[in-house]
Amino acid sequence: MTSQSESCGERCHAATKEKILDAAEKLFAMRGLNNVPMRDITQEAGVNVAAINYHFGSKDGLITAVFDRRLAPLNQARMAALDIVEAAAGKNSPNLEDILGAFIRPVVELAMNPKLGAITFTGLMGRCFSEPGERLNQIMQKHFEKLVGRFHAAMLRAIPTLSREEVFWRMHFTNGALHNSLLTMEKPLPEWLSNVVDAKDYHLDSESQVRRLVAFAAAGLRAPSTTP
Amino acid sequence: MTSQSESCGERCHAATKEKILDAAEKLFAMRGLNNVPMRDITQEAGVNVAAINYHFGSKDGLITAVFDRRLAPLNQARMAALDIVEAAAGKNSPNLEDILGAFIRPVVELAMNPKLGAITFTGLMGRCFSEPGERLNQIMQKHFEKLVGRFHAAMLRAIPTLSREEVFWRMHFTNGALHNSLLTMEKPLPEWLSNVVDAKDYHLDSESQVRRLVAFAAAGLRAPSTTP
DNA sequence: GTATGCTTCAAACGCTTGTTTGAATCGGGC
DNA sequence: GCCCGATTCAAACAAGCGTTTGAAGCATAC
Repeated sequence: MTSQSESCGERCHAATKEKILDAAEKLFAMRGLNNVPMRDITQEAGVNVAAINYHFGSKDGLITAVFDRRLAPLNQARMAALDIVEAAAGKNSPNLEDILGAFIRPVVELAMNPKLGAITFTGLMGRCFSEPGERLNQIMQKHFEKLVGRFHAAMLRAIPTLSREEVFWRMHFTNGALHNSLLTMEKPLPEWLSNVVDAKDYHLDSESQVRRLVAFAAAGLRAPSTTP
Repeated sequence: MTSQSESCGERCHAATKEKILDAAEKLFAMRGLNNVPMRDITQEAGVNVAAINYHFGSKDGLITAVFDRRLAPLNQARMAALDIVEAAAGKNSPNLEDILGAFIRPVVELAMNPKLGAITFTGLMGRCFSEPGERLNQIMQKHFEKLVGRFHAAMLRAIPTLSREEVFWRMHFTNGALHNSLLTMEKPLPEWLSNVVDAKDYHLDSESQVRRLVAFAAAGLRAPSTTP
């Protein structure tokens, strides 16, 4: 009861709040959610430790705010992209590649756009599927329920030979491929991979990455059913 | 200098050490590496807190031991499986599906075998690709360098139309799909997915899971090159 | 029995964590 | 000028962390 996050009307300072969000996003992405003390965040942001509890209530509140700030517009963009390809297809089903592009491109572009989430968001996004905890579960529910419902339906219509659960699993695999690449984008090439891939091929521009992911996922989704 | 892990020759008690390893593996898998206090581990194992530092030197030593115990035989089994399919193919390249089976089946079977790592290992395995930190990097280097080298070469030979880095990325995507499924195996179906998939289809037997993964990955790997 | 070396234990250590406190500071409205 | 709510700050708080300690247990060898 000591503080409310919406205490200042609309054009609040927002400087401190945003500085904290930026610093937290960066550190969470680099070191995971649970390896970042609040004192590191406030030091990176150049503010006092108590500012987090004042503006966000708790560290949990900050974590939620960090994810909300990115996931809400991101998944809105993905569904808007799906709207467009579905409208363009009229009453037919859109191309599978177009559906996958709507699913994948906004993520990769956000992840690689230094103006927006910057490269720091990649780790965050990947982490929200790998870190445990009830808090992240609620965040995921809020942001992903509608999204997976819509894309599952679209993919089911695009590949009518597959069953519901087969489409689900292949969408799940696609998501795994996507977020595994995001997790590695932020990091330098590990030495133990240098025999297999050159450094110049390890960090791609976003459009190449989208092309690779869409081609891989589309082929995987179109594979013959394994439950005949 | 107060303790050495190899202090007892060969047929040591091993009871305490193994109880700690089992408890740690279970808790690490459920809650991540950094959310598990040593006191929870020792309580689950029914031993004293100091036993961890006595037998493993530190919590870091315990983490390393937990991963080593599973990853060494696992990746040995994957390479042995690759040996078999390569020997069977003679001087030809093996089927891509057989290569992928050697890559995937031992993981899924270990993950789902309650006699071995039990279901608890799934989370661990997935987590070692998602949690940050230099320690896990070294563990990965030790256990995965040879493995990815061999499988990359085998896949490259099986799909000679693809470039080295294209094979690398598609192997990376495959790995993401595999470990994303592992991460979700341990957990119950989240409520926000219940509109998309039935609970009975969310937890499969290991052979069905392997079939799905191999079919998806093989099709994805055989997709036409995106860098012509 | 006694001595020896490995193992276990309860207790405490020093440190870091998230959070709270109460005073200081700021900025506009009268 | 003065006041008032919002914001910032240094300092302290209690709880939890990984680790260390020194004594107690417990086999085996003599």
